[in-house]
Amino acid sequence: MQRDQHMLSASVRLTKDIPKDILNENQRIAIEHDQGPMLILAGAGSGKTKLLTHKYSHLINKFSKSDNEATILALTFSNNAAEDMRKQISNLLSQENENINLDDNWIGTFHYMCNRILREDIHAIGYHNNFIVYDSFDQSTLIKHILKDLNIYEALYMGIASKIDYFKTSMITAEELLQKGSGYDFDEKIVKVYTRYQDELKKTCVLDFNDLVMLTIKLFEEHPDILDKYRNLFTHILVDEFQDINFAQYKLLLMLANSNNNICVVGDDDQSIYKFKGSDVDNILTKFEQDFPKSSIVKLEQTYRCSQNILDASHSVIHKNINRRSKQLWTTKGSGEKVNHHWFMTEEEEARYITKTIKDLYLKGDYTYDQIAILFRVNLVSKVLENQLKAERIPFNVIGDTNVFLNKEIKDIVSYIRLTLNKDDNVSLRRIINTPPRGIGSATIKKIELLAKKEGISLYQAAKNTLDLKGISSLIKDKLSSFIALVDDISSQSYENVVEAIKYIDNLIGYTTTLDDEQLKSIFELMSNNADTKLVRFLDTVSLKKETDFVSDKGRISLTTLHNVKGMEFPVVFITGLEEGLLPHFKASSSSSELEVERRLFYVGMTRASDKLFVTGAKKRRIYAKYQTQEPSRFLLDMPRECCHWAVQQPIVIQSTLKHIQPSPVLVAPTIFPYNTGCRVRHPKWGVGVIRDCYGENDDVRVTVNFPDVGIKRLALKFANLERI
DNA sequence: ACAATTTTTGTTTTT
DNA sequence: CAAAAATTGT
Repeated sequence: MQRDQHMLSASVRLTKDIPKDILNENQRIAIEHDQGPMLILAGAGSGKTKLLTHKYSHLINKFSKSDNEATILALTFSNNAAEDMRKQISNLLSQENENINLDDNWIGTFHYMCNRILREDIHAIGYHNNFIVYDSFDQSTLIKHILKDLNIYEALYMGIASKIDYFKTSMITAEELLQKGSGYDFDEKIVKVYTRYQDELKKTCVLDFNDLVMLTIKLFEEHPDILDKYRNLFTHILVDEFQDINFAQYKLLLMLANSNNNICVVGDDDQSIYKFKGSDVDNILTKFEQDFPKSSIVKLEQTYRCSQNILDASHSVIHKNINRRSKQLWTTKGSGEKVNHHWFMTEEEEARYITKTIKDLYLKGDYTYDQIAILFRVNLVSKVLENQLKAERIPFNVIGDTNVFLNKEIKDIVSYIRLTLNKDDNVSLRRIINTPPRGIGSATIKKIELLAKKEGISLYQAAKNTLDLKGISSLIKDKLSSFIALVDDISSQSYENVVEAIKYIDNLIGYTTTLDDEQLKSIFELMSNNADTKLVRFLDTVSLKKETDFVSDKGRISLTTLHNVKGMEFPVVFITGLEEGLLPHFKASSSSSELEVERRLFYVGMTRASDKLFVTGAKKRRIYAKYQTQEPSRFLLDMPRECCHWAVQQPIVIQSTLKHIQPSPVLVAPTIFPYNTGCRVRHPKWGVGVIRDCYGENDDVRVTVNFPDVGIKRLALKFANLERI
């Protein structure tokens, strides 16, 4: 974001006409086009952000003089991107108009838009407008409970959750699954969980992320008048990162595009990297043109970022993908430096080399720390790097560490606040029913759950009814009834803002007295950030916005994943862990389309660099508990020698296993070692298990498998009849 | 009911 | 290896 600052300052000088001098021909065409559908294919570094913000303000300026002003729906991939866009647009606009406040302009993610629409009108399809939105953590909690209840091996929850997500983003309901039977690799258990999950959400008036989109579609389908309201409201639709839109989101777009079809989508198929969460590249490859046959297409192929060598290297990498639109990026920047490749014996050596190189660059005065980034496929790789950087006192920032869920204490408080609006929110109730401890233990909770299930009611209702049951000690009843009184009390109040609510609740439960200083601090921070926030607004923010710290990265190098680095730019970029199994990741190598995503990830990483690009890997790497021997990534083969500098201690000989993969131009999944630690298998007799260890060669490969029902078994692969699942 | 201890287990990316 | 779940002891 910081990197965009130079763009921003360039645009500040602009006056009302489109600044032709700082825009190229295609950018100008794309901006001035304001009637009918348009597809903009924007290559890496082609000035996409500039284009979008200028287009937005151009539309506003142009139509502000006519009698019907433009209302633009601008959809972004992340909240940060939306925030950025807001800022830049308001900068552009504020030269003409004073005090522009874009807070109410429809700039945000799909989820933001859907939530806003549903808060207004969801009652039309039988939900209360005070619905709660579950984030993925809450979702997991709920699914785990359902699994426990249905007696399904609980550790499967991750896979099941992603299956359910997949169905939902594909608009396949549980009922449809049941009817169609074995259509989509049918699994009875999953359908059962899906059905229960959906029932549970509905019953407790809760939506998950995908519901936000699905129910908006449902709302529009069942109430065309409401759809019309929005179709008429939005005179123009702009969609950023179009390559990472899923089926349901695309369907929603199709509905919203009004009769003028003033819909403009921007994206780059080569940067579609979110297949795992349902993104569908076909939207940008083919579907959009099919659905909007009249659409104009503009390609932005001039890149202002990468030097020629980096461009060439990245191009020949991405060129290997079959499923893509051809494009020829070009630059007027010189050939620049060659891409550096290094291969090390251990991950420590790799980290040491990177650290040393960074220090050199810094000491020479060529670059400041914030112009440098280290990228990796998986977070676990960053540990070694962090240690090394710490040792050398190089300041760094880890961007978007995935496991930074909200801290416990905040989650607890949020649960209380949710209950004030919706007593039936089971996940929240379960969370705080004994926090702080009030003597309601697992035995009691079990009884309540049993009753809730039997009568098909929420836990809150069940707890209430438990009071009338026989065979429950009066001591327990006292505790329960005071808990119910508590919930009733806090939910009967009407709070002006979040702080008031937290104060009132804490006064009753004395929660903060159980916290340590660190925790107290985070609560206070929460309160000071939300002094004037209304409850519903607050809860939406908590679930829809990730708490990415706005710590300024001034003077620090950035460590982040290839996914997270999308949209950023650095003069110096290191991409680490270029090893088979890591990039491409072994969990994402089972189909050619998955391999194409991995390749795109590498491409995205490469094209973040403007001056210097280093790609590194190491032979020995500790992955979780033990050391693994790594082989160089197949993607390295695709970087042409002439634009790279191969500083390799050991020649990169491509081992026999890789030869099998290379020959055909179509990517084939490696079949040599399909069994890795961590992968899931099915045994004819013992059912599903997880591979713990894998050793031996060729005909004599042995695996250690843990079957939950049977225990640990050692098997010879040749005879075991294992099926990978 | 709850704290302390031992066992198990997962390990990609995120709105 | 670390976090979560299960088991044990009080």
